[in-house]
Amino acid sequence: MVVQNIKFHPNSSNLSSNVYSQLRLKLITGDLKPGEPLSIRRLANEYNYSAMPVREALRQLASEDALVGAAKKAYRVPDLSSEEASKLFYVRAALEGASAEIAAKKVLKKDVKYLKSLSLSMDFAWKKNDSSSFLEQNFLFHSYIYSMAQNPVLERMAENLYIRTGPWLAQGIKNLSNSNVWEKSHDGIIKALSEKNSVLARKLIEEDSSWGKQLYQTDV
Amino acid sequence: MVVQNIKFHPNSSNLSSNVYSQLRLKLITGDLKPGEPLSIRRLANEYNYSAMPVREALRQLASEDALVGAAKKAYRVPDLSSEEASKLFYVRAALEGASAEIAAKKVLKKDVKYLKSLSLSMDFAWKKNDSSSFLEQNFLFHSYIYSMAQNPVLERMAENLYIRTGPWLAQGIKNLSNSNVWEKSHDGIIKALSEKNSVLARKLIEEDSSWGKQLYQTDV
DNA sequence: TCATAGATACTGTGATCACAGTTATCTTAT
DNA sequence: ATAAGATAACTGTGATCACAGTATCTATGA
Repeated sequence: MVVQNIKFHPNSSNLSSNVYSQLRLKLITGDLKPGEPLSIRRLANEYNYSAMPVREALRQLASEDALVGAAKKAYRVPDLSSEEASKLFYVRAALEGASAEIAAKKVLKKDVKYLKSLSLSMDFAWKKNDSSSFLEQNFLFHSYIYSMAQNPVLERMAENLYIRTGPWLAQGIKNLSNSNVWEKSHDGIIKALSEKNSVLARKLIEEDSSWGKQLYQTDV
Repeated sequence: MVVQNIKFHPNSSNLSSNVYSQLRLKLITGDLKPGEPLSIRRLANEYNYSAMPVREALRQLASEDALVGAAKKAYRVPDLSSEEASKLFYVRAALEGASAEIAAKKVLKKDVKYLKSLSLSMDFAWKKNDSSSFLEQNFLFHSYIYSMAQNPVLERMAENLYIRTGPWLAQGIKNLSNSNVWEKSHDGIIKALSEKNSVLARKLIEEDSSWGKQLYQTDV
């Protein structure tokens, strides 16, 4: 697996951050479904940790709205209404667009190379029907574009929004039979970036980003 | 004091969230300065809580980048470089601008009324040299505009960015003698909103938002 | 048969202790 | 007087227990 490739938070030093990273990944790959409850003790047992690191990880994710937690009730993966999901995708598209526009002005050859390799991996995973790997690499693709803008603030917020759309993307992908619209979309984005066409890059990323939005569309 | 007026997180049910809210407020009002260390035990003692709720609050704030925490070292208020601060203000301006643009299309009479009252309170606090109250109400002013856009995702992110610029605004305000540029600025924003002029509202908010930016400017 | 009350097995939250790494201070040797 | 080294006072982290709400399931009533 490619799990280790994902560069999440710096603090791999403590258990709490381990749990945090692993849960984040599970949100992206669709291992956690909308509405699914997460019990501290159950997870602690599963990871062979004590309850302490797990609860801190859950609280942390909840503070980022990647999970929800009511008082004295189990934490859950948010089960958004169509309207809420739509708003989420809206903001994500805005931030991804902004990232892409800046990225296009700073793009290097190695960047294009890396994005192409990711696109290939995704194609591979797709043909193998490995949706988990596919989704993970899709995250890496988008995440890399955020990072190209070289604004850590922007990058982190865009990543957060991606995580939160994760369970919805994972769900949406299954209804997608085997048309590979995404491949054309990503190729177009890479091309626009490599040509430093910032306007086009923004436009295409915004479209790609709201690819999932249309599945839950009810107009903002 | 107006502290209770600030609508932070829903969970006022547990101690952890209490600490969280209070620290957020302190970031806004300039009670916490850039680089200042925050000790779990010290705070626990100060609030007469155990260490547990405090540590969770600190971790939560750290997860939002409102604080920083290295391994086994005290949590601290981020001490940003000029460049980092500048990038922070950049993203904040972008999100505030987007909020204002949407808000202008949805504005109601009561909104204008409320914003005007806030502006008056700020003027009052300013003349009394009560910078703490001034800064708190300035947050409420901006925060209310985020909320007008009726997109909770956008709202929360914009608030987060405001919190993070808090200590810098507080520091910048002291160098501002007694010119009341902010008053003209806010009056202009209110006017643009009340006329539903979304383009102008965005422009003015962006300017007001980067008001602090120029203090630390080094070009993005 | 269905509804309702009660018991039981969950849930997160808070307190407290032990531990290990970091920082600061003070002493000692050069 | 200055620098280096030991020691003491910090720091966050993790484990474990007690507690109080919440949900679920079962038994008992009509």
